[in-house]
Amino acid sequence: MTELVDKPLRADARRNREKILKAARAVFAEEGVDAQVDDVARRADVGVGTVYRHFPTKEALLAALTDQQFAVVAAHARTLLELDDPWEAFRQTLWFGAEQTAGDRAFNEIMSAAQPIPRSCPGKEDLTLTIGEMMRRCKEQGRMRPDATVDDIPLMMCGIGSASNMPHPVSEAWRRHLQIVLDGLRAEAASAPLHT
Amino acid sequence: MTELVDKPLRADARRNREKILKAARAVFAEEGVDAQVDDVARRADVGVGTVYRHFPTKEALLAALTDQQFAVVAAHARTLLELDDPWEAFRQTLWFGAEQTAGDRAFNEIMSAAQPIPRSCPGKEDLTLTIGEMMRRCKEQGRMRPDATVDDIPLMMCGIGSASNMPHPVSEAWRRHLQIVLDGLRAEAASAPLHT
Amino acid sequence: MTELVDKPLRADARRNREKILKAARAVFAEEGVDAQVDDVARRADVGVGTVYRHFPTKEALLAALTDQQFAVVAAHARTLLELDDPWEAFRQTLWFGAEQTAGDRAFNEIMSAAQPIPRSCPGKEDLTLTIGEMMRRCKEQGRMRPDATVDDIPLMMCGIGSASNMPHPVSEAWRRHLQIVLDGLRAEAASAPLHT
Amino acid sequence: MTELVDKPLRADARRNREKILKAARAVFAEEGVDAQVDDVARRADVGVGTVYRHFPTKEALLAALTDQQFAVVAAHARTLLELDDPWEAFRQTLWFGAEQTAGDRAFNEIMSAAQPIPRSCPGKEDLTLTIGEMMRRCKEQGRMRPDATVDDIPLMMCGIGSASNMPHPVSEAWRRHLQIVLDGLRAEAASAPLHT
DNA sequence: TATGAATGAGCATTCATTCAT
DNA sequence: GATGAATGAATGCTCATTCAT
Repeated sequence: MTELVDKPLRADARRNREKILKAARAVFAEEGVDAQVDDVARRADVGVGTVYRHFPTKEALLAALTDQQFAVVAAHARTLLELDDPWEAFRQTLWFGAEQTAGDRAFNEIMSAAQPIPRSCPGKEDLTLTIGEMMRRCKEQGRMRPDATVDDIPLMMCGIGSASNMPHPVSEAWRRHLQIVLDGLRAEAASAPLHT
Repeated sequence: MTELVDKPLRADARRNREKILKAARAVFAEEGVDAQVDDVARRADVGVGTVYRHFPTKEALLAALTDQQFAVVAAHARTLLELDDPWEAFRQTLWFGAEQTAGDRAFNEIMSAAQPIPRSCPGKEDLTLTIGEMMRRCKEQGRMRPDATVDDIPLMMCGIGSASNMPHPVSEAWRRHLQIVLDGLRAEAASAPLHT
Repeated sequence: MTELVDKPLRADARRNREKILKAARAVFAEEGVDAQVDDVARRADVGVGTVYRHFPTKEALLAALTDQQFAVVAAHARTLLELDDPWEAFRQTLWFGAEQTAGDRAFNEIMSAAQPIPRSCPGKEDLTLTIGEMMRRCKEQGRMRPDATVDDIPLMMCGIGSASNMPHPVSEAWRRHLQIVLDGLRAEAASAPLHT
Repeated sequence: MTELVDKPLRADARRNREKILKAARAVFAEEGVDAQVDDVARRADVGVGTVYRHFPTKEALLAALTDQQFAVVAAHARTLLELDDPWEAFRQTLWFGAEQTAGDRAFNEIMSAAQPIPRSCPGKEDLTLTIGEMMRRCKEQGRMRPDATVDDIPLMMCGIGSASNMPHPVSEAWRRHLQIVLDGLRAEAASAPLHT
């Protein structure tokens, strides 16, 4: 009931937690946030009760999933931060993030929903920090329009998720969308004087 | 026996239909597609049955609402088509569309959902045609990147809806987002050789 | 507002009443008692309100229909009463009644339902009296089992309605059913000593 | 790990299933097919969800109920098949079936409805087979009219359900009705030359 | 008086969450 | 801990009946 007895149980539990997350990722990515918790349990081959032991509510499960997505991208972004070329780091980060989340219905729905991210989301905070730093460097080198902020990024990524959920070939349109918004962020683009 | 006798009967119904649409717009814009039909009825100050008399299903009601949004923008776009400057027409169309739909949760949810638009949506078709023509003219004048297509527009607008549903001041970020993507669409932006 | 002004209006009303009854017969016969009053109105080419002006409730409309069915059979039975052969009169009455009501889903449903006949039903009373008299004469001639009563008739007719609502060829089975029960009612049949 | 561990879990569920079936039988027998699922749940002292866990739809519940009724009679009929006297077996089968279903409004409504039995109904098929065999033997012995078929039986039973739903003393009239139709089925009855 | 739009109680079914085993 | 049966509030939709025009 203490450390010694608890550990072995935790190994089992941890394995279950992973199974559940994996199943949840698959189910929610495919069917969106309206997928049922029972389906997650079935896919994970555990009882619903087990899902609820690990995640107190469906919302918490979705939050964990979302955070995980952000964490993966954030980790990758941290390594890219070491590149000499900050614009390339920034570009590759967005590209990786897009590929990572394209096709994930639930992630997209959550990102474009009114109640943005439930609870605190360390993964997102981490990613925001890293992207913020990348943008700072880009601007420093005069390669990114100075009025761009890290808050603009989610809006750009929004269309990607949206497109990637649609039937082929629209689902592939997100690649050009990403190009366009990246171009719009370059310092030269902002020099254009004709927009509002 | 037609116009003269028919109108009085329909006048009442038409008024109710408007009341319902107005209430539905408010309710769905505020609470998203998961809002209840009963709430729409309550807000419109009619019985649920009346809502169902005018719209056979909740889905049909949402479709009507969506189409109306598109139709309003499409109508405005048609008038802008007469401007001499096609880029300005294009820019104002997106701007008007953004302002029109910003803050409408349901519209945003439907636009970024996997099953894009239910049934046929004449308003959207109209708008697509008009924007397509504007883009053609812009490219003709060498003012828009030639690889841009009308399919890119929804992706751009997606972030706008997303942002506008968030708490202030993020809700205002869509204006800059629109600037950025517009800049990215300009012919000069595409000349940048460093993307992808 | 008195006789002189009222009469012409009533002629119109009477015509409407007939139209409604005719439509109701068709609709309820086809779809059963669960058919909607709106469908009756539509078929009669009048507004629902008009249906309700003539029949205060759906139940009353069904009662009128039912009574009419009985009345038709009762009238025919009265003429058959004049036949010399009471068994033949009886047999033809049941046969006519069966043909008259076969295929009428609503009539069948009402006849076999728990709440037998709503309100008083003069047609049924009339028919019951007439059939009772026929049966009395049959027994007098020793051609019908003495233990049979007029209350047995509805039970016999019940299967007819049931069968006639089923898909072909079961729908035709009622003819043999009628033969069998008629045979069972004959005086000779009852002489069989081996039933309970 | 199967029988021993499995049973306790199922024991509870099985008990609930029985409770639900019992309650459903009572409720539907009393109020007919229009009784509400909520009432069944209330009567069974379970939540509605539990009813729906065991039976996916109201229709499925009614089908189970109907099948069960048939199964009980079919099982009894199988034992009667061993009697030496096929007519007696036949007679007792109908009698038992009548007593079993008399007073069951829903069963009666379903049996006399246009859409006869939902889905496949093994109980009915079994009973049909058994009664068919009984009838074959009866005819072989020259004790049943040769033109009678197993399809005639439902029509005969129809009146029984109908009668038994009516207020006393009509509700008891089904006993004589059964006698009459049984008499009509006897070989001697068919010899009567005077019916159509 | 006829019309048909409006009403709203009623009902089958779903699904996140709990809890007895 | 794990299981999955049980729960019941919530929700879309229907249809007999009313009533303003």
